[in-house]
Amino acid sequence: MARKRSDDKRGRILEAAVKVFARKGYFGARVSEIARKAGVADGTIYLYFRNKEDILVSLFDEVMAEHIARARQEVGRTKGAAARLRVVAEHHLSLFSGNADLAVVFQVELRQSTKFMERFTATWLQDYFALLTEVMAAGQREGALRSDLPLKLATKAFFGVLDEMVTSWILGRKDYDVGDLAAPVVDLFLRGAASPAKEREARPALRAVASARGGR
Amino acid sequence: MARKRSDDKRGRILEAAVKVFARKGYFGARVSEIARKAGVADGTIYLYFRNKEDILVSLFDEVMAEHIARARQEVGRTKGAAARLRVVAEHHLSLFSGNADLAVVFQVELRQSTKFMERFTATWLQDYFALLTEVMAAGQREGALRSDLPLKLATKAFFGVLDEMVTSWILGRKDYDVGDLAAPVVDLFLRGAASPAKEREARPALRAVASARGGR
Amino acid sequence: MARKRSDDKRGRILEAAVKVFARKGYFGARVSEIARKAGVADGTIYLYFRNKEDILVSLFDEVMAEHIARARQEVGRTKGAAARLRVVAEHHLSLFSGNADLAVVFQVELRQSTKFMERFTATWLQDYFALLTEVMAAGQREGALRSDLPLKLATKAFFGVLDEMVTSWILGRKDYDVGDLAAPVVDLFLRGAASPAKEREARPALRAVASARGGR
Amino acid sequence: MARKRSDDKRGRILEAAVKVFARKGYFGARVSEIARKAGVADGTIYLYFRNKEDILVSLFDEVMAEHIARARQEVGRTKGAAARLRVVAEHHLSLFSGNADLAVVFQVELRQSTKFMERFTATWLQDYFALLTEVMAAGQREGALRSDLPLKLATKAFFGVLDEMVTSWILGRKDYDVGDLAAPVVDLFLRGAASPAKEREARPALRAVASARGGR
DNA sequence: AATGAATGAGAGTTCATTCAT
DNA sequence: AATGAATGAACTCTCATTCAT
Repeated sequence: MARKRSDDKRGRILEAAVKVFARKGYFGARVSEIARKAGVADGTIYLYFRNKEDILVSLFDEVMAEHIARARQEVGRTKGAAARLRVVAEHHLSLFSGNADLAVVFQVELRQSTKFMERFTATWLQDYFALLTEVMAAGQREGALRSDLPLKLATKAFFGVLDEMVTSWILGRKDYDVGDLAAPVVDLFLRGAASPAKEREARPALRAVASARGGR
Repeated sequence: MARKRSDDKRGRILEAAVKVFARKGYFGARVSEIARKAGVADGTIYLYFRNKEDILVSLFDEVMAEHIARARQEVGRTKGAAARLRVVAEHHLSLFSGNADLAVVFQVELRQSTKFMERFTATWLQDYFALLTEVMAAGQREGALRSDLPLKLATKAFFGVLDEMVTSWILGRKDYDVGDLAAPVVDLFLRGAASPAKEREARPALRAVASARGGR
Repeated sequence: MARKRSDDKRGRILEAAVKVFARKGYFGARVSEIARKAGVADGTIYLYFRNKEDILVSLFDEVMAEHIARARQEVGRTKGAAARLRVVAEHHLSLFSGNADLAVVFQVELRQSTKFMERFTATWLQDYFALLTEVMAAGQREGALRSDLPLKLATKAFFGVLDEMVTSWILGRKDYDVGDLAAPVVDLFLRGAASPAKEREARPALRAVASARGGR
Repeated sequence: MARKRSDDKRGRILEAAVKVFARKGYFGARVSEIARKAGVADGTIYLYFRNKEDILVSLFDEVMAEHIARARQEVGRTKGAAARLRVVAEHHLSLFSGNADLAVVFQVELRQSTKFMERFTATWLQDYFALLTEVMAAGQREGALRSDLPLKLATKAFFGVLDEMVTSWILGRKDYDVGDLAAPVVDLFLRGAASPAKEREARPALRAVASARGGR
């Protein structure tokens, strides 16, 4: 809210950065190119951002803050685990479905280094996982989800599926709308791939995997 | 014959590179540091690799060639969709479970750029997806998997889950064995998260998502 | 306007380059040494020149452009082939007589490679030869020069003599002024070395050498 | 004569070097390329030459030793200044006329640096100049050459003309034989460019240029 | 607040030369 | 004598960042 003088130079820089990062990659992106695309002088970038990395990090923080807040809000207004998971999936996928450049930045460029990954994990991914875990735990309490569902594992799995859908989309021809995958993804997650037939080959009892409690 | 004195310099360089890439990141890694760690002169690197990027790409190609071949082989010896998916999951996870540095390189460094990602997709990921799709299609034919299972989507989902397990593991405290997650992951994938109870809230029919036919 | 602070950085870089190229040779010259001598940072060089080669080429282009223009101008103000040739010779020799470093660069460094030589030939040498040929053709028309003088050959010869005077001077002790050679050189070129005596040994008729029409 | 074991590796290396130096330039030439073209191992080069520079210098020394010896010999068998100058010119030009690669090496590559130039001046050029000066001094004594001919200047001039003919030829289309220029060059040198007419514009007395005694 | 000329550290890669075989 | 794998010094150029204006 601070520097909102003239015509939102900060916003223009972020927009330009998304484009340049998406096309050239973070390391390949030149600060001067971002400046040119944003219509400002090189030095001006440094009035709004500490350094090149701060542009990427800020971009991510701002998009995520809003995204999570909105997802959480709508989840709050929704009843039932299945519906709630659908809400999350729809939010997740639609965040990128209209903006391939942003998707590239989030799926590829932001994962440049363990440093970024760890920061990303420590900030919003943790929140995001907490939201998913809450939804699932509630689902268990209300009987919609299996009581023996390993929550941590299921949370990561759910995220992993959505993440792969986005990555797969940006690396492919993008001739479909990722947003449309929300329903089938949730359906698969809930019902599983196995045929519901009575007799199937030995279905091993779910070994409680206390191990997957691991961080991230 | 050729490289007489060399006691597998090439292998030593690759090993050193895994370590350095894992610790410093691809861009942060210095060729001279790899050379030092491998116990060779800087110039020697260039007798075995075209350039820095070629080290990363070769590393990936060689590990993957062997990995896929072995997975495919054991899948061939195994019967039943569930068992086969477990084989794939075990291979995938155990590839990294003993080698966190390799995991970092594959999960993080190799995804530096869309350029790498696209290469990776075009080469082995395509093969890997094909293997998974075959296994699932066979599973449908034998009645083990739902006949309305969207194969492309399920393939990506299965991969996405495994991929996230590895990423999550390397970014966390690594105080468990990722390899142990194979069984629970496959179980979740097959049975789904939903409670098998008769009455659950509206389970929407799986909308055939012809859209997810997209590339990658 | 533009480069505000610059007190002719470009000029200072060129001056420094002449010194460094003359002392170390083009390949032996270090860009950082030129920068140091010019009192600028290494990177600054690249604000004014595309690369190291561009420094050499620019140097040559700028000196030559002015040199040829001035020679052509004074030739235009002078009457008579002999006087005009003297003007050219004086210009040529005096260009270097006060500046041994520049002479070294032009006589030695600029001839590093056929690439430079060809460029040099294609640009100003062609102009220079044209000027000389014009002067001589006019000399023939006015009767001052032999009508059977092979113009192309004579042009090259005249240039060759001047060029050798400069080269010889820079490689020697430089204890005389090359500029003073203009008059005797032109005199030799005009009168020839042979004794004007009636009886000399067989003077073979000048075989028209259509062959020397060759390029350059 | 020393190492003449197997099949004249030394000669093959020199031949290969002429080609590579001519095509790539001295600095651009790779020792390994010379080795490859000569059909020997890289290391073998160093059994015959101290280093890369020594290849160039040896090449030049050997060609020159023979060239000068032969020119001097034939000059000894020839009578009259004009004929002798023609002998020298013919030798000079025919040395290169059949071998454009050698010409490039001698006219361009050997002039890489003042270091080479000075060595070249100190060794054979001095000899060559001495031969020319002797021929001209004898010509003066026998009355064929003007008694007021400045010998040093005339020597350099004669060399300069020949040198330019060769350079001009290699940089041009080479669609004529440089060797054919010997006669017209000598003719021009002897008779001069001026019309022999009685009345010409002021012919300034030749100012004795004691100064041009300078080295080289 | 904005500019953009100037900075200068930094690293991938080449290649002449060596020397164990 | 011959080899060629190994060496490692050396250098141009880029580009994030600064700061005088």
